[in-house]
Amino acid sequence: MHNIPSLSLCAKPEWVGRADCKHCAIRQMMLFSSLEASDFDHILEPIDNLRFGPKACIYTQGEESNSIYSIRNGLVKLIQSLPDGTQRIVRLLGPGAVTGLEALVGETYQHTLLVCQEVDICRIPIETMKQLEKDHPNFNEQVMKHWEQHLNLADRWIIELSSGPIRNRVIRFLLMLLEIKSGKNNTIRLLSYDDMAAIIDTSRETFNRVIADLKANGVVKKGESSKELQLDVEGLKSLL
Amino acid sequence: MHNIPSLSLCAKPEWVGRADCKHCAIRQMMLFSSLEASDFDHILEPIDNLRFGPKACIYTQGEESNSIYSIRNGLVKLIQSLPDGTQRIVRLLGPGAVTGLEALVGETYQHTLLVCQEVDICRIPIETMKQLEKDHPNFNEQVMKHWEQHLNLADRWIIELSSGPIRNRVIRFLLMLLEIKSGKNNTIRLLSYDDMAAIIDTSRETFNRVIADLKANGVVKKGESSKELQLDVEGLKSLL
DNA sequence: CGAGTCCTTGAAATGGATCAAACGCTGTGG
DNA sequence: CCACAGCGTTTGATCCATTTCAAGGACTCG
Repeated sequence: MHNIPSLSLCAKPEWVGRADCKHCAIRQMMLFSSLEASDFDHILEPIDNLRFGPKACIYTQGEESNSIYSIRNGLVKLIQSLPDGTQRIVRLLGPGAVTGLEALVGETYQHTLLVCQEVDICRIPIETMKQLEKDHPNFNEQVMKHWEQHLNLADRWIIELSSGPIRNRVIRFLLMLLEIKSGKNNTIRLLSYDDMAAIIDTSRETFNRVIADLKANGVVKKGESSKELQLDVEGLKSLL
Repeated sequence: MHNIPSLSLCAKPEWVGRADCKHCAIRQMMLFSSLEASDFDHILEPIDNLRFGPKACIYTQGEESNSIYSIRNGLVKLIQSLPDGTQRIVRLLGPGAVTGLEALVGETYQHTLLVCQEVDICRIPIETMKQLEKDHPNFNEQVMKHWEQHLNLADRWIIELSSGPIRNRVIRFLLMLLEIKSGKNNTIRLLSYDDMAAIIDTSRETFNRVIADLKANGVVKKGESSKELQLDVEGLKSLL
């Protein structure tokens, strides 16, 4: 078992303000795409818009679940721990994703949510969710779609990032990163090597060696900021 | 990457009859626990109760999704394939589980569903589901619980069966099998070694060697039917 | 009883883990 | 602006877990 960098203390978020869902730039991908303009003022009033820096902890496994969260920007990791201390990153979520859905059916969060790259996130109290479910017949469908999306991600995590030789997992991981935050120009922003290694259940060293190998093959090149990588998507796929 | 035994042709099910949900012995764990007696006769009428033998295929990834299924008895495996042919078992479902939920939000099934051990299963058309969602305010909550259950299983699959050394995965898998079909006397019924190896992403030989080792340790003993295994639950846990 | 299928075991080859050390950033203070 | 400290990354060498290949054994079905 490999270690995930120890959980940081929950950092204080910066409070950006009440969310302005009506004018939210990414509303079509979000939870509220089906609502009418008239709903936005009153029902959505209790929604806060927050900003968290890297390593901040948004919620913790086992903690009482009062809200769900909708990511506007940035990247977060969902970590699950077993009673014996084993832990693993089970999902990586980017813009448009919703997390903490378990708040709708249970008492506590099932995961710990940590920030990878500075996030801009909206916190939606479950009361608001229940209200919307009651008043808006097809709101439920939106919620169900988010359950499905999580399940799809989990399944992909199993086949793409937890099966077969490390080399393939790394390649699939890089392509998945590109998908999550569709970087222009096929450029991705890397996480820490420890995190990336933990994601595919390998060691930092091995992960690194695979990347080095891919660079040698010419299918990835280093971007400007050294935290960035340029992918040759077709080339990568052909190595699978 | 390890091979999963090739998909069998879809075997013909035996039609047991229209489901008798009202008197179903395991209704409390099932989808319809919240319905009133009066609903059972008309709304649930189109539900068929089917029986499939080992290796039968209930539905296929990509196929049009018209129904969801509720397992009364037996054991099935959910398999997902990538375009390049890679495939992996992503879930194992037993009595009380519901599968094919994606029929409620999409056009096609996301997995292939194969029988491991003879199943008794109910097929529920999506029209029936939509009807129930419309008429019964809290039916949705039941459905959501099933989404959550799948997600929990997927997450456990990731940490428990796809992380860390093979020995640990095997131990957790054995305990999980016990959970799924709570065999009396701590006895589980084994799948084929190929399947079990595929589940934890290892080779048949390695899986076998670990089992042999656990037998030597005295924490598992062979049951009568050679397809059965008796577990010393505490002993197994202590080896993690 | 024999054929087929699945399980078991052994020996050799390999991929990945681990340990240890050097390197290269990035930010800080002089 | 430079030097240095600190942290995360890179590389090398060794060791071990797991895979792979090969062959033998056991159960099941006709």
